[in-house]
Amino acid sequence: MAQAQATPARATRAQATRPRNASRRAELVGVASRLFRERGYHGVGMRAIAEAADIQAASLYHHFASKEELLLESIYVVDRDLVVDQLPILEGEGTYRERLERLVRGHVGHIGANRDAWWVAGRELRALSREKLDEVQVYRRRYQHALGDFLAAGTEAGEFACDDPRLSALAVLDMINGPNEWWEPDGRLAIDELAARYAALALRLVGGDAPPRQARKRRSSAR
Amino acid sequence: MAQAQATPARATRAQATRPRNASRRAELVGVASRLFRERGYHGVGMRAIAEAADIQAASLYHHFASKEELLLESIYVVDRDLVVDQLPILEGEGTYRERLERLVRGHVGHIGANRDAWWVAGRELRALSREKLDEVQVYRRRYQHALGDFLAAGTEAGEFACDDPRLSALAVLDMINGPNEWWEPDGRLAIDELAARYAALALRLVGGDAPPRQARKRRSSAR
DNA sequence: TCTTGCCTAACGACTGTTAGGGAGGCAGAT
DNA sequence: ATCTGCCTCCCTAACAGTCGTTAGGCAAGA
Repeated sequence: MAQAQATPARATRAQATRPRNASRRAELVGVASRLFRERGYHGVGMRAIAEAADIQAASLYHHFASKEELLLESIYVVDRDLVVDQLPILEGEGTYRERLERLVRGHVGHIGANRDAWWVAGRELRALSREKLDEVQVYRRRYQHALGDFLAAGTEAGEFACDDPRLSALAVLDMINGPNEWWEPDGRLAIDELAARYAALALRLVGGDAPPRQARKRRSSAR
Repeated sequence: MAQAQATPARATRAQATRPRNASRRAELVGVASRLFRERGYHGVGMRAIAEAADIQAASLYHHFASKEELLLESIYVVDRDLVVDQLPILEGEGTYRERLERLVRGHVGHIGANRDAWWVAGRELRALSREKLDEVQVYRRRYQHALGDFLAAGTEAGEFACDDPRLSALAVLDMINGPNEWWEPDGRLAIDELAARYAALALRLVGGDAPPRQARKRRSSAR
């Protein structure tokens, strides 16, 4: 691929990095996400993105400093925004079971609502520079650790039964990330339906599906 | 990307397609898998693959008709060989629980043993032509359907408790494919350990984790 | 003599990116 | 009310390099 030599045009770059027309930017990110999804980051050129946006390739550099920035913006839609939306659920109101169910529903719903970005975030991370990669992975790890802590606390409280909460967190995330690989809007299940069912399955996975069986550990709460 | 115009050199292509030196071929596929994993299919050029194999780019065409064939061979290691190895387990000896456990262990173990190929198969399918893509997806669907049928039969037999065996098959596969995204050889868990734990979690997921709780449906077999 | 496995050289197309300019709109000065 | 200067958003043209692939040849072994 071509070079990105350190130019004296620092001013130009700084301006392009600072959002100019925000809605136009979001529009272009959406177009790029779709193409990255269809053909992969390296499989799509700036000229192809530009053509899909009915613009010239060079004009993209008015909004974004580089192709990588276009990718990063796509990925933020998933990794940054998901954590911001979801973490409050774990610290919010309700029983551990209720909160886990809300988390899973929100997670699967987010996949359904941001399909292109999820696809891209799932397989194009390696195209990011180390610096940006680290930034994105901090969000991921925060989400993962928060879920691990939550499952540990829920087990402590007798609502779940996880031998190894950290591993259970990975297993739950592996499962609920799965629909990103196969779910399609015109498939057998609507996304809300799928989210509800996966929530129930996630409860099973962490030993929190109490109703049909009795609790594994002594608990004080009724029912 | 460059063209693949219909050439009159059909003979050359046919010869390259028929395996020549099988072990050399496998070696080159291994090198290609590794690079595809690290940088993505479109992120790696034939010259880079050649250099890693200590060869000239043009020489690769002595063994493979095209770059796509190199990718296809990488993917076969997963999608074709996995199905061939694993399907007999489902039709083999043992209780449903035992067979599911063997399947999960084999699946996770296969990921650990073929990391590069799994990574590539997980995210570079779109680079295949429709024709080859369909071929690969037939294997995937066969695996998925076989697991769905198996879970339905196991539920019928009272060993599992799946409301929707097809969906449970997807959930189990989503979970056990997960380690492909994050497992590393020098991590906290050895692959065999992880395989054993994920097998136990998969049993939970399908309602087949009898020992700590009593069976949900009437069964005759002891314990 | 034929095959295998590699080589050098070249093709045309495409890569990310930059330089530089032009049209239109808006703010402030005259 | 008009002019001036700046900012936004887009353009054309070009750069140096890389892409997948093919043609043609050469040395070693059967």
